[in-house]
Amino acid sequence: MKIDPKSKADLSAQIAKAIRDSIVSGDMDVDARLPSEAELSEQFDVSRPTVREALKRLAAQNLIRTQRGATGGAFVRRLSYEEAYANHITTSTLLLSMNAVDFETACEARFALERACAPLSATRRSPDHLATMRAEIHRQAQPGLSDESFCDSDVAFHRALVDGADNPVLSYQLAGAVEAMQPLMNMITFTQRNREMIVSLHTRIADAIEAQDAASADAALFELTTYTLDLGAQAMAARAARNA
Amino acid sequence: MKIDPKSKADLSAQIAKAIRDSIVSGDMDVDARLPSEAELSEQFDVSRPTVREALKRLAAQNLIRTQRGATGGAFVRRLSYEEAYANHITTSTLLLSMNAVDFETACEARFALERACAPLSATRRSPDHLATMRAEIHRQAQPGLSDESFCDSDVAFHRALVDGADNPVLSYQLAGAVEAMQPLMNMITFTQRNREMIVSLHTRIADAIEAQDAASADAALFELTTYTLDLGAQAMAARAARNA
DNA sequence: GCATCCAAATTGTCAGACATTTAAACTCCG
DNA sequence: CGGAGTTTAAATGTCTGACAATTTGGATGC
Repeated sequence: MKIDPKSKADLSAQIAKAIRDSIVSGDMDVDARLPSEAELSEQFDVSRPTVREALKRLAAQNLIRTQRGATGGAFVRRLSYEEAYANHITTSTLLLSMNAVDFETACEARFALERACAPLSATRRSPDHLATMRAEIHRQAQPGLSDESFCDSDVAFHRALVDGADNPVLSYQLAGAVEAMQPLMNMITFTQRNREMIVSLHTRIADAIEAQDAASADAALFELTTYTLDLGAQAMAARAARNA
Repeated sequence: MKIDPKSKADLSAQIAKAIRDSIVSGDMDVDARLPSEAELSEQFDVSRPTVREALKRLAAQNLIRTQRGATGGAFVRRLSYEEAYANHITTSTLLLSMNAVDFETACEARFALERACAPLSATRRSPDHLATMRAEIHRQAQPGLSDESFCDSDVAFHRALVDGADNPVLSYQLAGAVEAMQPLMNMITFTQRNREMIVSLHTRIADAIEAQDAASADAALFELTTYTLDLGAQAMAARAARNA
């Protein structure tokens, strides 16, 4: 584990990279302890603050955790699905907002992926997932619900659908697509008629999933895709008219 | 932008969170300059090293970039797709390796997502994507190719298929699933007959995409899924036998 | 007007110190 | 002998102050 003395990059970045490589490559097992900051600063021949900056970089990527005290130190961290989810969602959301992805593209991606999950979900959905879907549908039908809460519930519904496939890898990859769409969806004002339409489509999806009828689920999801794209287009048009 | 003096967490983590929130929430535009380290250390009433640790955390997440010199400082960074890709792939790979995801689960997720892209790819694929797919097929047919190179080429082929959908959001989400599978695939030894079978399926997929025939592409992908799962099961069985 | 030099601002790095936390080793008493 | 409390040592967390390196922009001189 060495760094290039000729490199012009920050020492802390180089050191972070060296350690990261040895973690990612599998040289260090989960829960293995890194050398102490003092030892690392000797190894790399830099000061302790520099080592600390490197370690903080790794901590920011959830690669290590630190522990104070006598038997403390920095330990290789097992990346949990929960943390990875959260990061993935944040990154996806930022990516969409900073790169001005249009509603259509995001929507297409999201529903394409979701339709990939639906057949699996139809086969494997647990009573829990079904119950969540029904509960969210019920919530969406409540009068007086704010647009934002409606979107929250929408995400929760689709999340249950995805999780129903009972494949953590799928859930992880989907989380980004489903949740990152929310800020875009939040820009839409949902009229009563919109909501009724969406609730009815959600109900059809839930029914199909309950009946383990993949084809019907897919058909309903397709309709929902089209409808959502329509709503988005309308919202964009209204916004454009306002700004004109 | 304030921190909670009662919190027990590291100051640098709290400060990083405060700044991150103000970036993610959109309070700070891309390329906006953060206060200098000296100013931040005054604002938060901490020392400069502590502020620096916070900034390094943000740099590790690609949220800021720093620049030395008179007009230097830390600037909000536009998260590029390329960087996000790279991070997503690293994270996905780690997630799979650290959590001992079985081949079946990863394989199922990957192909489910890929089949979601195929119809779009069939509609939109450019000559470039087709050329890449053909080139990789050709490479895969070369005798004497190492198993690892074969897998590399496999990933490149599927990547071209996904990119053919011409939806950056989809490509981004898929990158994790496709590339993170590679280490698992690398554990498989491909016999000549395996390769011939895979090449023939790849050819069928490429043909279908070229002919813009989504149904055939889907059918071929489905066969490839089944076949890959088979190979994986055989590899696992062989491994188990060796260890017994 | 142009090239050169210098000053100022800012990040990068270092050294050393002290504070805080934690677990293990030790001590002392019952 | 054992348990409870105490001490000690190791480690991270934080601070102070300093200097180095880099970059910009203005001052200077021609």
